Amino acid sequence: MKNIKLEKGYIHQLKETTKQLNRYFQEILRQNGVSITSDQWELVKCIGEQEGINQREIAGITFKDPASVTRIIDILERNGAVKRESIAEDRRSYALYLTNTGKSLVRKITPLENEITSKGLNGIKKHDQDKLTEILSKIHKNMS
Amino acid sequence: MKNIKLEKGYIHQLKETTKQLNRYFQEILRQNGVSITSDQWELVKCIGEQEGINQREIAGITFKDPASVTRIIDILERNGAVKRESIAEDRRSYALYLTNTGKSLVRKITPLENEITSKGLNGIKKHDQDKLTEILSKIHKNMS
DNA sequence: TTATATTTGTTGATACATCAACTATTGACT
DNA sequence: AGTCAATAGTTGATGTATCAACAAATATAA
Repeated sequence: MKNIKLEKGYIHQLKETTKQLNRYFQEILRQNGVSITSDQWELVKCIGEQEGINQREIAGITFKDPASVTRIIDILERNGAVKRESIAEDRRSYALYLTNTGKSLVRKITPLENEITSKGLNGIKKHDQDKLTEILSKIHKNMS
Repeated sequence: MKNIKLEKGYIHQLKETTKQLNRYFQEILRQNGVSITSDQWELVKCIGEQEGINQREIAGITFKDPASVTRIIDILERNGAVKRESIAEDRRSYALYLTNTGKSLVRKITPLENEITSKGLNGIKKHDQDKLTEILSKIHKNMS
């Protein structure tokens, strides 16, 4: 009668919940005819909030490997959502911008994401939501 | 002065913490000269706890796609940690067992994993730990 | 200025996640 | 028995994670 999932430990549960969130996100996007992955969306959102940002900064914010950022930006650029622009001050890096396609993605996906985010918190009191972020932040710090 | 991470929302934070846990796990294994990924370890542990289990059951327990299980078992078998054994009752599936190599992996990694698990919970009260599993479980259910 | 170190980004190799298509086997139904 | 559906596992295609090696540009220091 016990919940097996709880006994497998919080690490497994964290992974499982994260996977479930990703799967749900993809499912909702598919239902709405949007074809983009959750990782690509992270970057689009990031660039939308801070136009001209470079890849190193994105890697920091999204907690992704620079190599992953390179390849995700490649795809987004190929699909016409993002563009790299050379910068005079530092010819090693690019300034990243959303195209109109990218901006319309933001308009389409943002409300869906908000729905998903609040659906996930359904039945969880504000106090517990704060507790969650607090605990996760401690775990993260413990692993640094 | 505010914590930017918290403002990015719990979903991003969940992903980030999960990634950090995986990175830390890999780091510890590397320091101890063990060469196995955290996903491979999940399966080894799973088989160790339930010898003769099949891939479908592992997929359920680990929340992995059957295709992923196939490939991870392929690697584990190639590396001599696991063996597939044909079964008479159902010729579609295999019974999975740990080899001696696999069992020694369990002996080596289990204490490391316990250390990591408790290190992650450092400074988090028992009550909050329970809160964490409770909240994660709610989020998971909300996405089903 | 020149030599050296650091930074930004890319590429290759390997592993995992997801989805779709597929095989082989078993189960269910008439 | 014979048909059809469901199940267990595999494979291919594409995307992401991680690590190492690398090029190009910039920063630092002698």
